[in-house]
Amino acid sequence: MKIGELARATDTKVETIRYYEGAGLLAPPARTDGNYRSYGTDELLRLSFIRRARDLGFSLDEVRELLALADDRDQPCGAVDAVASSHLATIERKIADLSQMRDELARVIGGCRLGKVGDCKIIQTLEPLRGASRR
Amino acid sequence: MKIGELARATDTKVETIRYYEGAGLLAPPARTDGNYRSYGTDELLRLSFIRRARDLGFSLDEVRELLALADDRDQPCGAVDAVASSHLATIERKIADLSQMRDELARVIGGCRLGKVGDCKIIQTLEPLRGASRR
DNA sequence: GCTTGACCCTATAGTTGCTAGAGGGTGCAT
DNA sequence: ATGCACCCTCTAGCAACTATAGGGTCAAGC
Repeated sequence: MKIGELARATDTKVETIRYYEGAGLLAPPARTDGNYRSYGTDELLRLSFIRRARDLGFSLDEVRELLALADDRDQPCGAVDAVASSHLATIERKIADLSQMRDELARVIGGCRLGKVGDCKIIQTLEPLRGASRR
Repeated sequence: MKIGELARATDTKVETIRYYEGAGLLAPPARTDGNYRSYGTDELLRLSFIRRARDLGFSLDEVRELLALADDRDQPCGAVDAVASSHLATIERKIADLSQMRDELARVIGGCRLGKVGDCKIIQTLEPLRGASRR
């Protein structure tokens, strides 16, 4: 399989595959006579794994860790669970942060579509000192 | 006010303030004889605005836009509302994406803390093809 | 046999929003 | 006069790609 086919098969850009190789997530593959990268099923599986983990929000470092763990199938599974659980906690923190932003922003929007910027609640919210001292 | 005082007053790092200047969010301030940046209340207000907007998750581009709108207080307020609403939509999309990740991840965690990696549900989830073809 | 076009190669720079470092100058107190 | 905290500019680094420049390869069509 050439890199373009692998890219289509995994919904990945060609440049990203080469980037993963440079980043040590994919081993340098065999080359054809014309110096083209040549991939087989193993690489397809490995890249699918990487993409799925990335879709779930794992960082490349975490993916590297998961790949190392997945490669050693006799290891106890607790280490994998630890990576995933810590990532889950990170995601939950992000959701909480964004929810707070959303609530603050929603509170401010929609009150002054017809007024002028000078009376705009959004702007006033962003200007705590000036907003508090005026009027 | 010297840059360090402004930094403490706005809970911003000195380097970040200089970065905002380079990025066009803060105008180049007056200088002292010794070539130190010298700030007044206007800059303090402007930087507070920027920090607050950043806290609410606005990008630097969006902050630039909001600053331009805030500077022209006779403009109708709809443009401000548009920036904020579109940002709110972005945040809500992110929350939805992260919630889906969280659900998928939570579904997979916790089932195999005692087993081996070869039987690990997390790893199997990440390896869709191999996971589906085994057993 | 030769050209066209799609594909591949390497190497480098750009993106966002900072942060950190090198290598120096300023200003005040002791 | 010397130590120290602070300031200056310039450059490089982070994540995780993406894009560009400037080439080489390969199969098909004329």
